[in-house]
Amino acid sequence: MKVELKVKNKKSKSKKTDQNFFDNVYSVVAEIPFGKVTTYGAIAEACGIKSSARTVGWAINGATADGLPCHRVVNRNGELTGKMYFGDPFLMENLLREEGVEFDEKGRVIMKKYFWKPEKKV
DNA sequence: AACGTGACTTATT
DNA sequence: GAATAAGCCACGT
Repeated sequence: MKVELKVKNKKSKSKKTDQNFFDNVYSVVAEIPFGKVTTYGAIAEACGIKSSARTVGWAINGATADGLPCHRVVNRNGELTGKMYFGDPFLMENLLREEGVEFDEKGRVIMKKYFWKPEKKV
């Protein structure tokens, strides 16, 4: 059995872009619990596009001003790769610290302790 | 339509 | 563990 499942959901005449994709990302990010973090890959997987963590980051970038807790999204190493997109390079780290998230000596989030895996939406 | 870019990830050296 | 390469999807030019 093969899973070429590439469902594009053409139901809605999304002529410009797959709004569906953005919607999924937003939903997942919005559900990250207080004091927890997740990764781009995990979000991508929850949205059904496991192989496109990059696109997730790009999608979130457009949502920084959308009230999303995007500071809780880090890369697989727990590094705050997108901190420079918050305006202040320290804002992301500060927000996480205020939520109780701890960092190691290298400035990375202690993933084994604060990683939260989103539930699959697809 | 083609090419380059990117808040990523995995495998290889 | 650092540096490279390749794969990945969507967007802008």
